[in-house]
Amino acid sequence: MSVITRFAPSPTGHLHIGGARTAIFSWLLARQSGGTFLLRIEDTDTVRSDASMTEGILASMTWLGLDWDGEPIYQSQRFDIYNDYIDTLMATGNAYWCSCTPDEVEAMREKARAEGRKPKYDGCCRERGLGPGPGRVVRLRAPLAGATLVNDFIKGPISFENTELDDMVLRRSDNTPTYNLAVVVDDSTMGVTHVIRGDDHVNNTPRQILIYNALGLPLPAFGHVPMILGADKKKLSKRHGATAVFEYQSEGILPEAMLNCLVRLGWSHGDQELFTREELLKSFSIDHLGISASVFDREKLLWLNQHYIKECPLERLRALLAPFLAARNLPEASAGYMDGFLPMLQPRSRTLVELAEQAEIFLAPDDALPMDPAAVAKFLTAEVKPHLAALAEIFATVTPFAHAELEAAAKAYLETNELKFKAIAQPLRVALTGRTASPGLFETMEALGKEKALARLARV
RNA sequence: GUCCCCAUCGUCUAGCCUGGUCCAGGACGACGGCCUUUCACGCCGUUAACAGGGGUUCAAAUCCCCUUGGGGACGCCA
Repeated sequence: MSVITRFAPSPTGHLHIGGARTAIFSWLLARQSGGTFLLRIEDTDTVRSDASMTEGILASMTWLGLDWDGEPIYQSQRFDIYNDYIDTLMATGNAYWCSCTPDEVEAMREKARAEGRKPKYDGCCRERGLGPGPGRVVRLRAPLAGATLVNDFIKGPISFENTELDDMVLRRSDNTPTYNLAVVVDDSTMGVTHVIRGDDHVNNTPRQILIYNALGLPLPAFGHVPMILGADKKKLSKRHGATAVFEYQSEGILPEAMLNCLVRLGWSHGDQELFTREELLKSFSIDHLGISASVFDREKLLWLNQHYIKECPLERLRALLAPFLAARNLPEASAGYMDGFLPMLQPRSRTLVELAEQAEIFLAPDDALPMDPAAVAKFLTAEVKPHLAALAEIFATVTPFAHAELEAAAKAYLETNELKFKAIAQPLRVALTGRTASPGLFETMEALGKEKALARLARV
């Protein structure tokens, strides 16, 4: 039987790294076996749902390279289907109308809590034989005894006493279906074989199984992946810094780094740390999914990102970098010029933001190159300036204007003047780049080209 | 409060199912060194963990129980 998985985000927020990870696992499970990966937008809450969030979620999925089959399915367009199922449940005696108000139900919960029991609806309308009416909801007639077993393919078997579960609402008083009902109907009609979702849904699973049973529908396989926590081991939230995928994108993280980082959170393949998309599709197995929560480590993501930046082909890197250069108001340059300095910056950048920041050395107009005042004061001293001027004259005659030749010329000058390289290295660097840290001096000069390099030396 | 889940270096994890090969391996980080014109890269090394207590067993990180700690869920949200 072919595998069918789905990712079912609710458009009430951005795609978080936790959601992204479950999406990755679902995607891998489907794609590695030639199965189907579906996308469903859970927007039954018409008030909290926001279409622009859906767009953002789809954009983040696409950025990560998680392609889905067919068009996204919107629950908001399937209310008729859900209502048919609710009617069936009603007709078969598996559901009933309830006239209790939210306040009344809340009072029941309070009472139960006060008595040390699990807060839940007490089933008072179960046998009243009520019909439809304003303010009334439809509830599931859940079993009062026995247990419901969740055979989780990640966490193992989990058993719930049915007395812990209550008669959940299936249709709200405004006639819209609730989450649990919609999920069951959708997963069933979409033919989903493997439901992979966050740990926070384990408690919903027995409830959904009850609905499957009442409807006489076969169960899919359920697998719940552990949560991702912040550095303080608390549920990931805003105060932990970036939690949304798009934030990492704008920080200059490469999608392959994000994917690699997320997939290794809670899943492993021996000691392997780096995975190409192809390797993931080949190696991924639910057998090696972890069962305990993990803390998201920004440093490891940065390390991975640097790795992928180093490996990135120049043509793609130029494309990735373009928006970050634009954000710094740096002028565009030819591919040939860019390719002259990009390789030197790759091992020095953990993000595209850092890469753009360093590219300023090469892209800023010579008369607008930012000069670090402290560096200027420290290194461009009166004693050293004559030497820089003399070197500039020598460099002007060097052919070709390449790092080996430039270095040889500089060394010769130093020797005749009995100077140490250290004496002019930093001054030269500051004059050329405005900073104290940069790629190799002569490589930088070569990349800048004769005209720009000499123009910069002439400024000091 | 009630229910459910989890527990190996600071972090991600291997090992656990099928006890001995583990005085616990890898990676990130940190620290130190090499390289070196700066900053990086790279290379080498160091640091650091089986939560605690009981069992079972010749033998337990691995199996069982308890405790503690952590997380999640208890909505006419998803």
